[in-house]
Amino acid sequence: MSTLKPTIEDVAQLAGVSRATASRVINDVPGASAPLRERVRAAVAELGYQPNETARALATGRQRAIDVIVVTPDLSVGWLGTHPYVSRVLPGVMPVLQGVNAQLRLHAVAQATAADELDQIASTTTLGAVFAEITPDLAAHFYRRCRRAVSLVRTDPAVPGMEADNFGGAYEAVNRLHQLGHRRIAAIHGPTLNPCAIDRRAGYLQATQRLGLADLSADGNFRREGGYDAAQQLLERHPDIDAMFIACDLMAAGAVQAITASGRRVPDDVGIIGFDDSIAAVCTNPPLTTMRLPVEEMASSAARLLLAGGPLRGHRQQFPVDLVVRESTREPDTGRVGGTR
Amino acid sequence: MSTLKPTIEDVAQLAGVSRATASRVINDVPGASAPLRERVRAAVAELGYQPNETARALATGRQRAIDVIVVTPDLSVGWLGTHPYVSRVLPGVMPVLQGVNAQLRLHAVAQATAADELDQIASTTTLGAVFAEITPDLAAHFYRRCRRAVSLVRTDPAVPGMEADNFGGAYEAVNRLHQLGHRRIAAIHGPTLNPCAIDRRAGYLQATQRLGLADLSADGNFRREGGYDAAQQLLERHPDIDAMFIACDLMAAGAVQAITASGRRVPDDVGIIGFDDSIAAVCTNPPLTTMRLPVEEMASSAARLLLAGGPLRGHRQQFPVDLVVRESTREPDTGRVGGTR
DNA sequence: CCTTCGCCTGAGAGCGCTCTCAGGTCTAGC
DNA sequence: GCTAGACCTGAGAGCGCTCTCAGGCGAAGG
Repeated sequence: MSTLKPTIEDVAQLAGVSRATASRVINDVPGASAPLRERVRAAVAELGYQPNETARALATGRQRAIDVIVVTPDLSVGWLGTHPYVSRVLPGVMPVLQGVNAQLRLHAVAQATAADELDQIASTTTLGAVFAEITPDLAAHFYRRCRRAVSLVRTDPAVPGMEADNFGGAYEAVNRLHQLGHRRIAAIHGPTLNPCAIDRRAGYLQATQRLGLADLSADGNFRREGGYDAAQQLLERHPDIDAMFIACDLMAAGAVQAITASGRRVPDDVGIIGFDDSIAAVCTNPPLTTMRLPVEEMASSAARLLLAGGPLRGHRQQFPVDLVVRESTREPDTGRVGGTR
Repeated sequence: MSTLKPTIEDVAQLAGVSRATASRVINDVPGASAPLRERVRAAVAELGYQPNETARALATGRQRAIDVIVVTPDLSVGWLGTHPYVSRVLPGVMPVLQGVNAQLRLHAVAQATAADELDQIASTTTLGAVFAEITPDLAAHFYRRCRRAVSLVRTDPAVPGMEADNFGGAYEAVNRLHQLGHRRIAAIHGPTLNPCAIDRRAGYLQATQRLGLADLSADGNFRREGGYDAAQQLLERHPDIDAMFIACDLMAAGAVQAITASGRRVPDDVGIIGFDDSIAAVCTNPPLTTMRLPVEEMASSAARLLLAGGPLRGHRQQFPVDLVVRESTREPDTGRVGGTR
């Protein structure tokens, strides 16, 4: 060894074994006796040895990397990093990869060409893939292909997943609005194919039904403009709406603008609960009461799972969706009657 | 060759030369005659050869990568990806790196330990570094150390940079507000050490001075909360303020909230111009008129420059900062008189 | 006591590319 | 005609690690 970074050769020499044996214990594969294992481990510790990931990649023919996959209906690359939801996945994954010398690859693939592109990714992925946004069939296809994938959105039951309780979150939001005295509770939903959007829609539907409220639904697209347009239409069609459950904060931001533009006030005339607790939630005026999706935690859990390297089959973890109260809903117990203006 | 990806050996064989010669022409280094160059190029094209970056990295001892560096006063990792400004740098750099098999490394380093960490990065960087946020002295130090760095913020004159006209943008914003009839134009500035913030502050100061307006400045921190607090204080101290120039949209979002909370309306009572044109700008209510910083373009230009591999010395490119009119400023020529509420 | 089998172990051959260095060719100068 | 020098070219030695394969050794079985 020298002043340079120690190599496996140095470790082997210090431990008095061959490179092959050192490699075996470092990679934790069978084929080395206990005493030698001990000696090699000691040598690794003494030298502070860290495997050269590049050499490893060359020898094995693959790069250690986690592929983050986002399937979008319409592909616009510049958009990804600024997207309030997707941009939270990256900060979740990144810290997990720090120091383990694995890289993060971000793939934005268009729905239209997704099948081919996913095949391509599946054939090159090593640690595995994290689905930030995908449809169930695509996810199942990918998983069948390479067995190393974790979804952050609900997909096929066979695919391992980190699941947030979108249904429950939506249900709770509507309930909360009801408790606050609202009776004409509208909803702006997400894209019809998006699993998260589907669950949130179902939660809204079930809650309104159980509470005996009317279904005042409109479709949005998880974008601000969509929220604006949907809110505007909703208000025109049902002027007596006194609250809205909106399936993502970005749309909620648009909705707040539309509501205000119509001369109504938030939360006095129309109470609002958003979803996600993204950066958009605190930028609106007033700031949004919203259902917090623990995206960063979900993403880092997924990354850790992939990094551990174990079998993924059937792995499924639940994450809560909690209410974050800000100012787009009136205070409870005030007895105020809204919606009359 | 086979059905596998062609290697340099395949290219060499097809061209009838040695691997060394093939390598020379592929890497465009002198030491190969024109006819051989031609033959190798043809072979590369025919085979669709693409160098294996991993092998290259192992042989040369370095990874092709661009290091994106963010120096922050207080380090909070989860924050980076959701930061409206920083999160736009990544989407700018990423597409440039697609297909060239180079990776992107993101470093968030705390101001306190920056010197050491930057030394570390400087010693391992290959393509070079992009400074998303840094102080001039640190930038100069890094640049002296490795000559491969491009800053997205104004730094030491010696450091190559992609410069946005922060001063001019701020100047123009104040001018615009003045044209719209505002006379009590306050400002919420960014951190005192941040070069962008310094320039924007200077632009405001020069404009107010030239227009004969009072300097109504408050300090913020480029965060929403800071904007809220600063606006609140400003309004208390100078109740007659009729407009605000705010050094970033995130603070502006907070300011809008504070202004509304004080019973004033935007833009009728207080006109607002923000800075950045980040996601926050469209989420506020009303949406912000703001000065657009072309962050993505600046970042991709920086990445392309680094990727080209040429000398950087003295490279300096100017980017315009343009006004984006939304609804936080009143319409021109209406003759309305604001500020009375 | 000899053979068979199983388990360790290490030598060595790559992975695909870079880069040094020795040798070869060609031109110019004496 | 001979030699020095400039310029090409290719053989081959790594970069650090993985992984196959053959050999060695000891225990169990005949």
